[in-house]
Amino acid sequence: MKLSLTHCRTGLVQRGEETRRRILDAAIETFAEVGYEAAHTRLLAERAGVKLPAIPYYFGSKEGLFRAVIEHIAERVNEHMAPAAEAARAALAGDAPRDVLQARLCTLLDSFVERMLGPQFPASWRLIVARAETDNLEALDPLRDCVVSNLFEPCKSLIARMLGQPEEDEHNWMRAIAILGQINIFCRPQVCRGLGWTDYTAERIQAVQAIVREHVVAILTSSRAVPA
Amino acid sequence: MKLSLTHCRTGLVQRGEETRRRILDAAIETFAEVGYEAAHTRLLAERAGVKLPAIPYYFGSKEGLFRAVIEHIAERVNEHMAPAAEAARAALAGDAPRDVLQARLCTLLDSFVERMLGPQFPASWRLIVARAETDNLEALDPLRDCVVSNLFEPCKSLIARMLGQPEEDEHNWMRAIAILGQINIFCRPQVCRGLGWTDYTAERIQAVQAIVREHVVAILTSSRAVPA
DNA sequence: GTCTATAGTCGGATAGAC
DNA sequence: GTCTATCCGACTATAGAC
Repeated sequence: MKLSLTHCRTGLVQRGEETRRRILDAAIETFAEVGYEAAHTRLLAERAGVKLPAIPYYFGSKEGLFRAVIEHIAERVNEHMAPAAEAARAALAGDAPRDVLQARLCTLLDSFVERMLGPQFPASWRLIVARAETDNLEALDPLRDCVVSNLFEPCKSLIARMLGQPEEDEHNWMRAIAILGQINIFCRPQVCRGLGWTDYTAERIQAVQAIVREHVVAILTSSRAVPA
Repeated sequence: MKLSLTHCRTGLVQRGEETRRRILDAAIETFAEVGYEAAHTRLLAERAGVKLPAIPYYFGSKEGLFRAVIEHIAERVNEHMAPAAEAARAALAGDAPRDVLQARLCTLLDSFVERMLGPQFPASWRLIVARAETDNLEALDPLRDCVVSNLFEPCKSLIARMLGQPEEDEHNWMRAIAILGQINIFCRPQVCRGLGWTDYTAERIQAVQAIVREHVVAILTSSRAVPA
């Protein structure tokens, strides 16, 4: 009797988890497509194939659902970027030579391109990341924090070290931002569509990686020769 | 009698124009700050210091007001970018030598930085341009078109010519996009704030221009040596 | 040209049955 | 855990006085 009760409970919990997941998936698509404000709870429920009250039930509120979406994406970004970021930090701590620093930077940028444009990162996730740059909902903080700590910070430090300039120099920050901007712009759906593509294929991702790497090497080689 | 009637009408018309303008200005600020969906007509009216029905009266609808905002900004971008874009086209048509092409490209990019980050282009305008990259309202088309024709197209052509590659080559498009991405990213308020700045001063704008120019020269010099 | 007042619609959240 | 039915507030737009 007790066993069957437990079993029954487990069944319900599993069903609940699956429902929760369905809502989350549909919410990612919808928030990406139309933005936070226009993603009405009725629409979210309909797309998830659940009734409206399931949203407050599982996520407390519409905002709670959005927070869950952001945290989900931020976790995936974190997982994927952590190795390259850690390798960069290790090289910096270990006073690695210039060519190693450059290799770490290229790996970091390659990882980011792969993460953002690759097949494991659906176009809808990219759109949410892109929207996070203009919308100022505090629910977006986890996503921004994870990009800063796993991409911008190590990138900035590597560049400063390679050019022999103080890490907190404004020019160095700006240089790092400009370099990352080259990747960032490919995350915009308008750009992808403007190129006449429906999505990024493996060849196109490799092409973006190659171009960015080529540019970074050119920039750092030339800037080394003429320190500001 | 007739004269005073005319005078009266003119006075009303002028007042109407001023009211229209006040709504437009407030709408730019508000759409920038909270986005299209969250910019409710009540809020727009309050910020403009007018009563709510003035919006449908002057602009037909909320969407009409948004269209007017976009067209206003697109016109200012057009005006500012046109000379540099025209100079670029002239150089391309006249089979100008490489150093002239490079100078035209640098001018084009400098103009865009000046336009987007300079004091004549308020931070709120930047935000609207940034939102135009993720939101897909057809009202945004004029703005996107003007950036493509006055910036992306000439930029793409100049780079192709300088690197001696076919203009419609995908790699060339991607290279142009990457280069423009370096500027684009500075339009994001998160980036400006992340640098600890409240706004772009003249020195900072010059610094961005200098970094972008330096990068572009490095990229085009290095890529010329190793054509793909 | 501008106002007050209100219509008509739709938003998010909840109560309570099952 | 999930449903139906409903509340209440906020939205855009309009009607009609001045």
